[in-house]
Amino acid sequence: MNVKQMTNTMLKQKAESFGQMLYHCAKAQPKRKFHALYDKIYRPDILKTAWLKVKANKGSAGVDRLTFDYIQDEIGENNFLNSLYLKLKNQTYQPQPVKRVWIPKGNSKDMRPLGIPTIEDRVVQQATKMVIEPIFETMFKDSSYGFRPNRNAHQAMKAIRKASQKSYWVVDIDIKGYFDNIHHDKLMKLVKQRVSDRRVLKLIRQWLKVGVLDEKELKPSFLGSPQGGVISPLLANIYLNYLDTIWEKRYASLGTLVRYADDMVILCHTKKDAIQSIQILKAVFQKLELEMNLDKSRLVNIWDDKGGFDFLGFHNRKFPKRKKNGQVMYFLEHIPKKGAMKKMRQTFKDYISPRSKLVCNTMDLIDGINRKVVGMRNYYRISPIATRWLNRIDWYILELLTLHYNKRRNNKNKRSNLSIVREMTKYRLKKLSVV
DNA sequence: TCCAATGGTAC
RNA sequence: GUUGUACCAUUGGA
Repeated sequence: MNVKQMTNTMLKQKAESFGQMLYHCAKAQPKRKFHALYDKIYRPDILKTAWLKVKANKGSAGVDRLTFDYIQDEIGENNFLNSLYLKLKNQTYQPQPVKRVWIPKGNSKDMRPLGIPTIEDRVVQQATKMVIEPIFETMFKDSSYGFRPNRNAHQAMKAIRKASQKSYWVVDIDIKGYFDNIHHDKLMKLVKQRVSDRRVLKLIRQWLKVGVLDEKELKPSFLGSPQGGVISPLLANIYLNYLDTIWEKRYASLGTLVRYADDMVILCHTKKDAIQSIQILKAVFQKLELEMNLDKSRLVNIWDDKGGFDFLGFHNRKFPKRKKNGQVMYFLEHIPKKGAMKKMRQTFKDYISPRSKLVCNTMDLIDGINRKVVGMRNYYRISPIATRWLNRIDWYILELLTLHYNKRRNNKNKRSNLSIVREMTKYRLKKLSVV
């Protein structure tokens, strides 16, 4: 380990322990508003750690066209950070507009608008996040699982499983364009619950208001937080924490709320509770000026294996299970949802089918597939039942490989699926359905 | 135990 | 052309 790595590690630890200190302070004093946070943002340890974190993502440049390579080779990492340090200290830092990029959404033809801040802005946002996130973490509720440290989708699934044991009705709610419809003033009001430092509040307000540069035209932003902004996920959680708080305090008896960013379900015992839950949600959304996506929101009966609902990439449905005494019980199981199955198939098709792969080494090809297999298996292999569905993907991969082989060697003897199976075990092709 | 790079998922 | 947060996993390094 060299000196540079060591100092970076020490800075990281220092920044980390600062965050923990803030967390404990905020937890011990739940009503406290923090007024001296701005100066922490440009602390050398925080700023440098923020830079390293942003750099690790290897993202592209913002509107100023400054890339990581340019900053490191032409400007110099230290010069860049020093000038940013001075700008923050003298309060002359000004965020620049975000760059508009459209990317395809999931599997449909819809496009999703990204707002890419400049690298400099991303660093300052990261530093700010490191300072304010610990404070808000103390307020966030158990029902919230998305974008939060030490929490993941599998924990949300576990919560659903647990709640499903005494639930028969599930309300599945989707919010229309959540990030893009966050109300600035209402969000700032929620931030002010714990942060009273005006300079920090000003920074956040500026990031919300900078505007979007779309094809050389600057459009102001009155609504929403840029998808691509480093603190946007945190702000999104602060905004919907309003819902979590109200639910926990007043409506927890109606059902169990499980939220992952803007995707949420409520598991209720009776249909009456479920319907009432929808009414409550509607009222809360109205206060937050958010709109329910009626096409994607549903009320589902999960009393047996007939009804199910999609959540976090899984289709959730009760499956029958025969107990020792012959009695049949129903348990909630998670299987990859239709869209997820399609996406997995597409991923392997895109990887194996291109003509460029026809000349590539078999070991490398299999190695590339294996990496993807391990990653996917790792998310979707959640239960024995889920493996039945993953098995289909394994066969699809073999099908693609058979096609690939028969195309590659333009010889007469076309190979069968089974001979490929034998060959692939030789190359240690991994399977989604087997550990 | 910790670090970095790279693969996957959710949103 | 692809941003962001979080998590998980694998490999490698001490």
